[in-house]
Amino acid sequence: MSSAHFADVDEQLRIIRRGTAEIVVEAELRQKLERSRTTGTPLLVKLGLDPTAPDLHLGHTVVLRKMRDFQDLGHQIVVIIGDFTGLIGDPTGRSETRKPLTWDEIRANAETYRAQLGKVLDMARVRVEFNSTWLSRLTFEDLIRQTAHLTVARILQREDFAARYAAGRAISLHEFLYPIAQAYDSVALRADVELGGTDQTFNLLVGRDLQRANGQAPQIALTVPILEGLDGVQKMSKSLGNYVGINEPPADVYGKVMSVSDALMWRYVELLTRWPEADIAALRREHPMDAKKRLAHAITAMYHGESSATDAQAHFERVFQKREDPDAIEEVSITLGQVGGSRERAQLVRVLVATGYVTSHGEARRMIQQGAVDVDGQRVSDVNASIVAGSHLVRVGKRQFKRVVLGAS
RNA sequence: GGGGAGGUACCCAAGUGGCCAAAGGGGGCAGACUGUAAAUCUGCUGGCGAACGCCUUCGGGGGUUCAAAUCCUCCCCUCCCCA
Repeated sequence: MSSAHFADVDEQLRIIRRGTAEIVVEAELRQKLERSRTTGTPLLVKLGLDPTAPDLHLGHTVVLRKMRDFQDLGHQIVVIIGDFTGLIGDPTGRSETRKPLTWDEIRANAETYRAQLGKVLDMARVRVEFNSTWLSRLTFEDLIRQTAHLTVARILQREDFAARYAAGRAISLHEFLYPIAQAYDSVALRADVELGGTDQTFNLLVGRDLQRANGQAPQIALTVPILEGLDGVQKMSKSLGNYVGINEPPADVYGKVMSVSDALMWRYVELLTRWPEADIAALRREHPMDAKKRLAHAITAMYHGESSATDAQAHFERVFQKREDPDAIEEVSITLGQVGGSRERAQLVRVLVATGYVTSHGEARRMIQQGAVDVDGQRVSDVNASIVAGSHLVRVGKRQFKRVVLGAS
């Protein structure tokens, strides 16, 4: 094996450093890289994923992009589907012990992952592992031996535990097992590097402890910043509803990025693009809205391609800036019978529910009262309004458009 | 094992027999203003109903009462102090 396989170590480090929050310990990473280069052996770089949320959003892509960097540098990346640790769920204070997923569910989720990860990673060169493979085989004795390597004081250093402990809130004992299980993954794999968001720092460090205790060289803990969600405050997450899913329709991806605050936009530029500094500096001199359009376009293009991004932008400009009707609208057919209408007309309120705009009649009524509902370009103010059979363009709020076809039977 | 404090709507939190679908805040949604930005202002925020109203909800089950988030009882769960 020749060193020609791998780039110069300084060059590798330069790429690895970009967009990372912290590298523990960088000097060790350098050593590992040097060794890898001389022996021609790729580093084993690990990332764990939660098996219950296979819908990736932009937040996940920050760390995935870093995985991709390692991949491009010629290293072996391993994605671990945490099907076993999923029993615990990374402690957040509100998590309960979760129901074990069935093997079918796990497989289905893994397939979803595979498809989505392919948007960022070169799946042909990704090793995918399920941590149940080794964790489910540990005996109680094994567990005791592993847990003996850690102290309560150490585990309570974890911010989440410390905060809850101080506040007198519950910490279930099994939650302590989560970091240990994740750390054991590193032992089982003999990981050289583990990636994660900064919220994973503790878990990654426990991996180091446990590897050392098991006679292995400790992995490098490399963290990337946590991406803020659309609200700009809390981390992007599906459960908070402040996310942009990479599988969402292009128009939604584009629109959601446009709705982000000006301050947050630069954060996205920093974490989601690999634009050269000079370009970013130039962008800062543009009108924020134009800069944001470029960002929205770029992000949309990453997951849906150039032409979809361009279409999404055109759609955005047409619908939201010029306030014209969209040219492609989802069409929903409903029958008068479905909404309990008469022979030729039906209550608008019921139609709104039937089309899925709102979830209850009360909500539909509220929307109308607040002037949020438009039918064929006319704002509706009467809660008891009805619409005649036929095709109508119905808008609820700023962004929900549907062509409602109200049919006879 | 003993003693004490708690469990209220998406979250925090008030409410300790009727005026409670339940104060206040956060969040969310909608409207105005805009660049679908921020900030700001306004409204809404359990379900059914045009409406009077009805139904479901205050950890769970029983009970007292004309009436219970509020009282009694059993159970489940959490935190603190002591052992």
